[in-house]
Amino acid sequence: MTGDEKGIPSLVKNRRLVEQRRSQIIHGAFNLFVRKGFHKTTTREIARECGLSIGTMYEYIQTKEDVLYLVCDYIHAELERRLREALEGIRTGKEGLMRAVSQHFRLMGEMSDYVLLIYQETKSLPREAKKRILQKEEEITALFEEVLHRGIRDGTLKLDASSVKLMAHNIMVLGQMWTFRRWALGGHYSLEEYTRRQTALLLSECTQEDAGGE
Amino acid sequence: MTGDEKGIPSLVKNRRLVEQRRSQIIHGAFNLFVRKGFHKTTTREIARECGLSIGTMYEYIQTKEDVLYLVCDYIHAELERRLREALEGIRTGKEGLMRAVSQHFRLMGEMSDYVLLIYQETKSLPREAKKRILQKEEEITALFEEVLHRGIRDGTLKLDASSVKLMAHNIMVLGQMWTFRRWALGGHYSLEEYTRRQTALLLSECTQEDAGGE
Amino acid sequence: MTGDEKGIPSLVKNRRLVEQRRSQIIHGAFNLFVRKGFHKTTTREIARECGLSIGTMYEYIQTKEDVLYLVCDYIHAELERRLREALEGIRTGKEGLMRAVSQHFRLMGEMSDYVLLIYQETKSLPREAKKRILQKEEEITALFEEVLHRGIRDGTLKLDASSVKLMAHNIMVLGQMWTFRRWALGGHYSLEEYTRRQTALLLSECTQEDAGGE
Amino acid sequence: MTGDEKGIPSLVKNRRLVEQRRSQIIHGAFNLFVRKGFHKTTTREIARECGLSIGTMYEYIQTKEDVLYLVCDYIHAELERRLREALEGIRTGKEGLMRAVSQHFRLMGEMSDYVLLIYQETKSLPREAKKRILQKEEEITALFEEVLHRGIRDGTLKLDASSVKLMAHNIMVLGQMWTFRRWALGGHYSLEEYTRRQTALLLSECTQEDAGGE
DNA sequence: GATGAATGAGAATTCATTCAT
DNA sequence: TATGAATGAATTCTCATTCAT
Repeated sequence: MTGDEKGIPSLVKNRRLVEQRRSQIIHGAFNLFVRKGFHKTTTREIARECGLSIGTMYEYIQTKEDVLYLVCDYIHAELERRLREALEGIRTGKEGLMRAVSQHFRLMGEMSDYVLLIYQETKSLPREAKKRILQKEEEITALFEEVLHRGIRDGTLKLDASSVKLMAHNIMVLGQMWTFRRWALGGHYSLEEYTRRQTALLLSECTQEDAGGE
Repeated sequence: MTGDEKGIPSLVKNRRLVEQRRSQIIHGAFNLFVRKGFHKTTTREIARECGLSIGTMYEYIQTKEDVLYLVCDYIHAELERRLREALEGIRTGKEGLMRAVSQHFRLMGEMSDYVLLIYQETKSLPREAKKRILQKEEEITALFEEVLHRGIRDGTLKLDASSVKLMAHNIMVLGQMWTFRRWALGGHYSLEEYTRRQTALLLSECTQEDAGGE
Repeated sequence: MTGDEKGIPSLVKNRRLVEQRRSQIIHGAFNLFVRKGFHKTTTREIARECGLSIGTMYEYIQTKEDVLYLVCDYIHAELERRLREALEGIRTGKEGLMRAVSQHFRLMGEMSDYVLLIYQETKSLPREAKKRILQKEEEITALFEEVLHRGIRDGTLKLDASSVKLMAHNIMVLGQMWTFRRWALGGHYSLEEYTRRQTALLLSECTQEDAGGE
Repeated sequence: MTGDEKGIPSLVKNRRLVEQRRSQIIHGAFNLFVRKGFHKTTTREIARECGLSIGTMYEYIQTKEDVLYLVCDYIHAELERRLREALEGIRTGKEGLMRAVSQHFRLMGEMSDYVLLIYQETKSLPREAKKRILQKEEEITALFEEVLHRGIRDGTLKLDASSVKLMAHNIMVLGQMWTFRRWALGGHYSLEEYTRRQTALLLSECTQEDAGGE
């Protein structure tokens, strides 16, 4: 075992190659997992889908769970990257919050299937990998916490400090909710409408004098 | 095939027996699914856990997925039953809402593992069964819709009709959120505190003049 | 897991059946192991050879190594049984020694392949199983020790007590030697001649006044 | 394919290099085979252990079995070389026998693991290679035969000619016995004591008037 | 109705060997 | 010569389901 990108050991040394092949694996597995779920997808299917022989694929991972981890990690990285993008150059906490929430809901609409995947399959990861994924989720949530704190500091948001963490999680969940309740909500609200309403709800909570206080 | 309780055919005619055995199966499978997940639980384990022989168990179900369905259905039925209990004898919509939300959060705390199970394993159900489970979820959500409508009608709640469905789903999800974010929230808020804060948030949304309007 | 005959757990309860099926497995594996060695024999071949489906075979064992253990154990049990037979009704230590040695060499001739199997494949057993096999080997060797001690006590054999264990092992090995040196010895000595000469050597060592002394 | 040292073809021409690399391979494989056995050692492990890339290693061998052969051959060559050393400058057959036996037992003590390796893994060699190894074994045995014959001729040993071959094999086996019965003997006799006793036994057989006769 | 032995398709993973660079 | 990425046949073991008793 030589390489060890992202905590997943690889038999192949060449870093470039590892990255490239893993990208193939991630994108191949991606679709399959979304379509059939992790358990009903076989390693051979993944290999075929990503254009590698089964043997070659196993040069870049150790177990099928590794693939799941790579996929989940990729989704999270993508979400985080794009969320951070939205936060570049903000001037006030409130502006940041609005941009972040807006982007978050957009991402949940775009990456609906992938987020759902994380919800449903994370539990299949080995303990350590699961921990890392949950930590990543917390890091993303922390982006909202930061922006909320900033708004409190610069006076553009009214929120008790003790509510910040909960509010951040609420933002995360009310966004993700679209991915796992689309079957029910989709018939009644468009994504745009859904976003507008939920955003209003969330913002009103962060701008009221007494919001979330004890 | 003779019996057909709850859409799951059974080889056994005696209704009483079917119900009793299925109850055994549900409770045995329950714990196993929570502990190990659906896929990692074997039918043999289920049979052993519920004190039936594998052959006998298969007299009362047709496939392993049937067991999952029975379990999910049982959880839902339990949730619905206890939520309805809380709504008995209410006088106003607002009172109903408060009681229902309170009970909902209590249930999410008590049945945390089971709700999580539904979130994670529903996708493993065959199409038809999945539909039925989602429908049940919608029925439960509808309890909140009803109470919200009642409150609007009797003037105890201020909410735009177009927001009712969304609000009902929000209540559901902010309650369930405890089950799948406990790993992050548990360290910062007790279930009581969590309930109080989220309830406040939800109620404030249903009592403001302009809440959720277009 | 229910049955646990001989330390190898079985999924099948019926003891009779377990014994019968395992006998099938032993005899099927036997020939294959002798012909091709343990590693080059596949589990499917074993199953086919013993007339069971692969699934059924695995109801009676847990791993391929279990089969090896069962085979080795069976060979040893057979060897011990037949060696004990030869010792029934002996009157003196010397008589016992002569009968035992004679029988031992006969057995090595008859069961040549099986003894060789134990020599070559024991190392493939998991630690615990290996220990049990070596212990059995020591028990068999102890049969010779006993008879030597008896001869010393009744005066029919002359041997220092400190030499008994070594002599017993020598008897074992000079017998087994036929199984793993037949390729060289076979061309020059018949089994009968081999037996006669080695027996003479061994007996002379146990009947000389000064034999093996310090 | 160009080189063909020791019957194992190599893609590399340079003899020096072939010898050097093969020496690396032998010593790397050596330890691994002893520790884990031939089958459980992978070619990758061998390559890593001997500091060659897998590709390079395969320039000097053709199959994994070749490595086993090289190792076995090396052990045998070493054994033979050191046994011949002990025989240099002997004056009588008896002196030769005593020196050879002494050296043989010393070697069995020192190279215990390697001898055991030959015992256990030779069967995994392809037919031809196995033959060559057995032939080598016979050649080493022949060293004892020669010395025995010499002793008969010069009158220092008393032994029937028909017993010479058997006696030579007995010497070999009673020495090797230490390698495969150490688990049982080691607790009761030190190597020195073992050697002394077995040597006494063997010598007594070669110096008695009637030893091994018909 | 109850039992549990039988089944075999299917799954993940390994590893000796090759060959383009 | 040296390298190491690629290959895929082969292997062990599992497990949902059936069916004779």
